[in-house]
Amino acid sequence: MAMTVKEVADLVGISVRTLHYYDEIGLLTPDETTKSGYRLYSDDNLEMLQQILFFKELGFPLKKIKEIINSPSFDRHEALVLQRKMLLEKRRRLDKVIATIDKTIQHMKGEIQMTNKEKFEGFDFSHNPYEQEARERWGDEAVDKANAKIGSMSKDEQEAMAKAMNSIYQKLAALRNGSPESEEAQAAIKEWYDFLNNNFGNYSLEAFKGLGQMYVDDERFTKNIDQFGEGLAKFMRDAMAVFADKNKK
Amino acid sequence: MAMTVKEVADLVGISVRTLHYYDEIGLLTPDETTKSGYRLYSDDNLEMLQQILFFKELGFPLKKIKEIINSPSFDRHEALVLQRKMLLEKRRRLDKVIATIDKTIQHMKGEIQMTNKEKFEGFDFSHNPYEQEARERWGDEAVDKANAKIGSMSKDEQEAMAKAMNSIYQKLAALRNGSPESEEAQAAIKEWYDFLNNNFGNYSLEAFKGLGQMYVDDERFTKNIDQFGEGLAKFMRDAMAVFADKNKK
DNA sequence: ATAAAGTATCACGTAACGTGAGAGTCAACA
DNA sequence: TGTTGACTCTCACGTTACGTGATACTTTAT
Repeated sequence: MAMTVKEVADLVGISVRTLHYYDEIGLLTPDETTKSGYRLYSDDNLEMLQQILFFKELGFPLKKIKEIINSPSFDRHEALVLQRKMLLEKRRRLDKVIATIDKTIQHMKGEIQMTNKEKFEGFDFSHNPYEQEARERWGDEAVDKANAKIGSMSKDEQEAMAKAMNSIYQKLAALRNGSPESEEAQAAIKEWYDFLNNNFGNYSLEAFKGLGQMYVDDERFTKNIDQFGEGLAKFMRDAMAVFADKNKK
Repeated sequence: MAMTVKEVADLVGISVRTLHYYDEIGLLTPDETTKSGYRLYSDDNLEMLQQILFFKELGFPLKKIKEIINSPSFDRHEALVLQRKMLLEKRRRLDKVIATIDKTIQHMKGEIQMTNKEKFEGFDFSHNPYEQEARERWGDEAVDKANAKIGSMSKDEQEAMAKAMNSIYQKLAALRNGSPESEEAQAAIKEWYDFLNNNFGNYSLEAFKGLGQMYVDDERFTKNIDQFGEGLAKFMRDAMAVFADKNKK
C-alpha cells in the first residue's frame, strides 16, 4: 500500500529528485513518513500525482497546478473531463505539425509550393484555447486570493483551517432541512461569517450576502459545498441573506 | 524577403527574445544584419528555424539540435523523415495518455478496476525510442568531436575551414574518374590528410585509411561526400588506402 | 555483521528563456 | 522638419523544474 520514493519513481517513470522537489514546494506531500524521515506515498498520493502529471502534460506550470488542485472548488471528475478535451486539442495540434512535415517533404522535392506561414503551422505554442477555460474554472481572483493566503500558511495551520471549515459546514449541513432563519442556523452562519472575516479579507454584510448568492450561481462553489449535503449551498445562501439583512438594521 | 525579428516572431509564434537567444548561442544566426545592428532573416534562416522547431517539438535540447544541424552528415530530407516517425510515436504516446484518462474517469465511477501501473500509462518521459536512432545518425563520438572543434571556432574561421574543405573535395571530384594512384590524386589526398591533421586530432596512416573505409561504409558520410560528385566517396577511400600503404613503407 | 542499496538533506549547477532598464533607430504623420 | 510611437539593440539579473554531486544515516540482503 504505502510506497517509497523509488518505488513510486519507477512505477511512474519520473526521478526521485522530482518527488523530493514536489514535496519541497508543497505540491505533493506524502501522507506518511517513517520515524527516520522516509517518505511513504499512499494510493491517494498516487492519484494526486496522476492529476499533476496530466496537467504537466498539458504544459501547466507547477505553481498553477498547485493552485488548481488546492482550490476549494477543485473537482477531480470535472478536471479529468477538461483535461481530456485539452489533450485532444493537443493531438490536433500535433496532427497539424505532422501535416506540415509532410508538406515540407513534398516541397523539398519541388512537388508543391509552400508559403512561409504554412511552414509553421501547428507551432502555436502560446495559445491553448482551453487554458482560459481552466483559468475561469479554477483560477479566478477570489480563489487566487484565498489560495495565496492558504499557501502562505504552515501545514499545521492549513489542517487546522480545513478542520474548522469542515466543522462549520457539517454543522450547517445538519440544519439544512430546517429553516434558514432558525436560531441554530443563524448562529452557525455567524460562525461562518466570523471565520471568513478572521481568515480572509474583511467581508461587509453586503459582500457576505453576495458570496452566498455565488454559492448557487457558480457551480464550482455549489458542487463543493453540496458535497457536505445535497442542497446545502442553497440553504447557506438563504441563511446568509437573512443574516445580512437582519444585522444591517 | 528579409524579415526583422518581430516579423519572424509573429509569423512563427515565438518571442523576439527567443530569436535573440538562438542567435546568442549560435543556433540560428541571421544571414544579414543592417549597419545599425538589426537582424534580418532570410528564407533559408526560416527553413532552418522550422527544422529547429521540429526538433524542439520532439523534446531535443537546443545544444543537441545545434550539434545535429551543424553536423557535416546532416541531411535535411532524412531529418524530416525521421522527425515524422518520431512525431507519430509521440502521437501514439498521447493517445495512451488519453486512454488512461478515459479509464480513470470510468474508474472513478466505479465501473472498472485499475492497477497503479495502469494509472500512469503513457507518461513515459525518459524514453524516446527514436532518440537513440537520432543519436546514431548524427551524434556519434567522432562527429561530436569534430563539431566541438568547429563550434569553438569563430564564424570567420568556420567559413574559412568550409572553404578549404570544399576546395579539396572539388579538386578530388574532378579527378574521380581517373586512377586513385595518379600523381594528382595522391597530391590532393595528401592535402586532405594534412588538412585533417592540422584541424582535427592527429590521424595515423592507419586511422586515415580506416576513415576512408567509413566513407563508403557509413551512409552519412557517403551521402555528404557524394554531393560533390557521384562516386567520390569510393574514389577517396581507394586513394586514401593507396596513400596510407605507400607512405608506410 | 558487513556490504549494497536506498534515503535524507543541503547546496550549487543548468536550460531556455522572461523581464525590465537604458539607449539607439526607423516610418509616418503634423 | 520635427516629433512621436513602434521597433530594435545590448546588458544583466530572475525564474522554473529539476540534475548532480557530497555527505551522512537507514534498511535489506547475504
